[in-house]
Amino acid sequence: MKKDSGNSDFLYIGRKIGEWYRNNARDLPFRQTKDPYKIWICEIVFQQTRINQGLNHYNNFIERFPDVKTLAEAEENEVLLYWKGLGYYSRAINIHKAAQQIMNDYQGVFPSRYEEILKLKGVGKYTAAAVSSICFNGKMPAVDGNFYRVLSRLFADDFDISSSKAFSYFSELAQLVMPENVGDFNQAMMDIGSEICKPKNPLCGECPLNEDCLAFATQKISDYPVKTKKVKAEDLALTYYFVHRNGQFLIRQRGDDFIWKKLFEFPAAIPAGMQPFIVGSKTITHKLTHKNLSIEIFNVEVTSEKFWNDFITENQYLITDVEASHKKSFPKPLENYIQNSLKD
DNA sequence: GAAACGTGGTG
DNA sequence: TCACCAAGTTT
Repeated sequence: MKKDSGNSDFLYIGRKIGEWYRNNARDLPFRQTKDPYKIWICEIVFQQTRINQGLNHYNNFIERFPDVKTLAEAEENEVLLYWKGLGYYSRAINIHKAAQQIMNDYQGVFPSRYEEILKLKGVGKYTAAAVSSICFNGKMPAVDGNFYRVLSRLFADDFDISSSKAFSYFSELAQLVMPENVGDFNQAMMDIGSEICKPKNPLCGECPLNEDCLAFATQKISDYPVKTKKVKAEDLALTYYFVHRNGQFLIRQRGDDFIWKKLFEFPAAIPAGMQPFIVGSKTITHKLTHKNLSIEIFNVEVTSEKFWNDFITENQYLITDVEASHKKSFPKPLENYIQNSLKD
């Protein structure tokens, strides 16, 4: 199909999508507002995250941080706490910095122009387009994985979505179908992409575009989108020491490099020559996108008060207990380990 | 511009 | 079981 006609041959498709949205939009918490703060937060929360997975985090986050000022004035660790278990933790760090940007550079008023929204930490072209179109009648398509999938099937287009040029390519494709109301169009594409035009087993019978979809017409839906690059996960072994005494245990905060940015963890080493009492060890496997983790955790019960005090002082570890640890953000496997330690 | 970055659902 | 993938951004 020729798509470079440069006219509005496909505009009726975008209008159909908008019409479908106004009758079929999902009823989600952030669909009842045009508050750019809330739309921004929801766009960040749901990056690479399914609705069911992030909905509680979104609601809890908005309840605790209802506006830009509250978020900007919060401690970074509390923002991370509300992100616990959600993954991609730099999102929480960036969201906090962006709130401070809005306070400092925009007098606390959320910027309305795409180019200004794009300057916020953690906001890329997708999020800037989504917020500006939903809240401020902006005209940029919010091109994400849903756009890639829906458009590549609609036009039976074999452009490689794992190519670095995919964003600009599908942005131009989106321009062919995009109607006047870009906000509704963008949100419609999210709903169609996630509920109907799913990666596996798409519900083509319910799709408002099934009469227009070239992949459906040729029964080649499973051929699209084309994706050539695969992520390869490497093995990585981690060692931790769950060092505890009288119901308390030791933790420290990670740096903002590598995985699990600024989350808390257990000591990764014990000093040579100081032999504490090791009860045993447990090995946990945990998959990240590009790492297969094998985490061995030694259960170290410290009987010597002197060892305990020296160990803490020399290494500047923090002392906590199971109850207090609920107020800190841990990686999922360590969070699970702490919960299970209650059963001992 | 390629690689890094979490977690959980799905077939 | 396990590879794939989900409302991307940063470096």
